[in-house]
Amino acid sequence: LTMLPYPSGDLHTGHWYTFTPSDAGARYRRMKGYNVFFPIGFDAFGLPAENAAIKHGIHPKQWTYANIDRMRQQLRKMGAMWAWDHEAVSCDPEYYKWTQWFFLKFYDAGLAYREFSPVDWCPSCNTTLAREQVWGDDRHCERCGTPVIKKELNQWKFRITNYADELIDALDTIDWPERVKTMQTNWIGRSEGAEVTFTTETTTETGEDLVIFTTRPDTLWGATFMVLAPEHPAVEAVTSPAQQAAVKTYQEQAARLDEKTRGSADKEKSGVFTGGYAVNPVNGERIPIWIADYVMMGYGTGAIMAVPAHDQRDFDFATRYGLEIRRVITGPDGATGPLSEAYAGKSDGAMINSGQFDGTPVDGAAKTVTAWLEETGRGKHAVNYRLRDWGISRQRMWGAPIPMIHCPQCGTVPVPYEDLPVRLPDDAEFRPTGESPLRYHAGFLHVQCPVCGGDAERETDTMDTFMCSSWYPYAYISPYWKSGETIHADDMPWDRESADYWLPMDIYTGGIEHATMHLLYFRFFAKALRDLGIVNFSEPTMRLFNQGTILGPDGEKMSKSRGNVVNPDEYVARYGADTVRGYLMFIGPWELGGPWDPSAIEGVSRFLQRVWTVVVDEPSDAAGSNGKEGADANAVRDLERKLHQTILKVGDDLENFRFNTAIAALMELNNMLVRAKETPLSAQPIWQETITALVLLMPPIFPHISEELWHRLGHEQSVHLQAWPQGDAEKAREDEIAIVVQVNGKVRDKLVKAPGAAQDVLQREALELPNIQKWLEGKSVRKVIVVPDKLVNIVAS
RNA sequence: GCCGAAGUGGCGGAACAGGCAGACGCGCACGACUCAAACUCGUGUGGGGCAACCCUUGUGGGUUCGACUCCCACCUUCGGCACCA
Repeated sequence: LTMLPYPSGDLHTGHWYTFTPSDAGARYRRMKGYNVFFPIGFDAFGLPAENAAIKHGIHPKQWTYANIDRMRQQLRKMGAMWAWDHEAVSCDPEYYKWTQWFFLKFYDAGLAYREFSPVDWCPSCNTTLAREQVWGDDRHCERCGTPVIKKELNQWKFRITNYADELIDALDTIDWPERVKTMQTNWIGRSEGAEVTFTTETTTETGEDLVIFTTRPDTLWGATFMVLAPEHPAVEAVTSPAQQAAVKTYQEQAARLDEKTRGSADKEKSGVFTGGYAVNPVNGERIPIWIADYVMMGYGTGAIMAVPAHDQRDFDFATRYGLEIRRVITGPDGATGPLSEAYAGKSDGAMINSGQFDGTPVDGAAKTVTAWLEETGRGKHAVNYRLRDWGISRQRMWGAPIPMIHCPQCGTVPVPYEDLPVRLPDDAEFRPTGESPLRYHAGFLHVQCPVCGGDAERETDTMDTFMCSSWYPYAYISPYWKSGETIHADDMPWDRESADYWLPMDIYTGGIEHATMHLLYFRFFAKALRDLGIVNFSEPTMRLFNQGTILGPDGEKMSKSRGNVVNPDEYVARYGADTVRGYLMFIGPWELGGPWDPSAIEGVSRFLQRVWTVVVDEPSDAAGSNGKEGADANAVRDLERKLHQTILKVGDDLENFRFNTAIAALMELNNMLVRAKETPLSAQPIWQETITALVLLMPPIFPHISEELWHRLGHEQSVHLQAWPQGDAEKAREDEIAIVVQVNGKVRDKLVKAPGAAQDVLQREALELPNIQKWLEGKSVRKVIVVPDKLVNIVAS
């Protein structure tokens, strides 16, 4: 499977680069005898449709379906083997009926919840964005580039964090590119450490307990102050009357600052003293409590102990405000030098100034201290994640409605499964107002509460489109399952028997840009469905392959503004789809991408022309008249060998998506045939055998020309239904090998031998070569290395 | 700053369980065909040298009989993350 396209309305070179190699892989596997399911569909909800609709004044639905029609036509030009009869379109009510069904299942299972929380908001698109949709240092909207702002909204979220550990650990069980695994691991951002409870000295009788999170409990004795996030709920309680005004001013200032300023590491740290003090539970020390915006409420507990001697940020802060800096860990050589990585951990130093822990080696100290914290009730082992729960609410109309109802009597209640789908009205206002457009559609908004029957309102937010794309591969198996039927909570969302047969999928291809978005949600979804008993696997795809990006001829990303967009249709018209397919696969490794070179496509075009000539044109009389007896046995053997080498090489390359070298191998074989055509070889049986095999090696990459050639060779059935040729390793083997003879590592001569020559024979013959003798003159042989079938290296001095 | 990937002819790229660096293609040069051009076909094409030979896979070290390939340090480029405690 290849990640499904968004129906933007125009098929560009990138689509060709994404889909045609994937098709070649599918076609190859079909010829190898596998039962191959290669479906396609459209990820049809989303912002671009609304943006275009607003711009052109037409309904997103109209725009989207027109684009899908157009793209289907364009996609067909690629000549891919898609199972069009299993196509699924995510904006179809019979599709999103199930998207909503999944939402309800998640809600029932406690995986979906609603929370009032700050969200990233794009003021231009007038919608919330997922964290993954906010890009760059300036935190801009992935779609329109406008810097995002913070807004407090009631949001539906999925508890993806429940699966944080499994999402990391299960990466070991799947064959995915290492870089994607790394990106996901970093994105989830698991940190292990401890939560430690500090008590406060305040005007209140009992004092406030403040819990901090640290990854370095072994540095607890070095804490010289504490920092709370400005919005930490305990700030008010710990602030002394004298500091109240200053604290309030700082809080207001921090609240006004946007994420960009607040989140930038190079900004000079600022903060203010609360006037309150906390007691360090490990040594009873009284340390001042500050608030500072370099501590975020959203991570850990929103409170830290500051250890300036061993943390750069705390060090910067302490330096600015003149706070104490005290070392509790020595360096590798026992020295207590200035702040440096030697003291940051993983050194072979030891703890100092830390009471009974003095002398504990730094390596493992965090564990030792944590155990002691737990024993003595001072703290506990804790894990924190960078990953947040997945916010799926969107204040947009072109998405699957969230199937919930807000009733003044009963609260928030789910739409009964039997009432699905909650349909999008076709006549809704689509111009964004900042509130969900569906709020202004009376017919949609007003509904009877399914519990009490009273007047209620529908949820008017729609779902993030990543929700739709988290289950689409399963939808392909039996698209629009139970279309038009009433569905229930205990239904299966697809045909179970077929799903058991096809799932999980074997190979998934697509761009790396989805590493921490779609590919993470997709994995989460599979695990959630497993726990709901809907699927019996934990990972949606065993193998992932990320293709690279095709660039403009100038080596830059293709964009209209740069004027470097290559229109594939033009090239298809001029050279044909096969040439374009082949050229894209020939550029280089698929995972690398690269610039489109308008002159290089000629090479593939010429290759196909020559294949045509070799297969279709009759050899000249001169070749034929030499007769069968004229053919040299060595020449026959050479061609046979090359043929079998090519079969094995091309098969191996296609198996591993190495299309560039597969094409190079086909070119080599064809070049040999071009040279042989005007020789007696072309009257030999091996000739027919070879051109037949050549035609059978081409369909995955060149589906059209190979079909035509196959028929010209006199066959009736489609070439695509033929079996992949059998490569014979015996026949592919070289009869003679040029064994390199080196003197002191430099090639000086060669020995031509049959494979498997004995080491002592090789050594003797190598030493006897006149050329070698010349190089050995005046030297004595100290050592001879013989690598069978490869080389002889004579070490002499 | 941290994490990841990658640096090979004029260009895209081959070859890495360590064993002839530059497969295949583009481009270029010369030749054939043509009145001429394009197409097509043939030959050549990493650099230096008349030559024997010498040099060459980002830079500098190392391991090895032997390194594009392994190890260490650095440089450059491209991705991702970034005050995450």
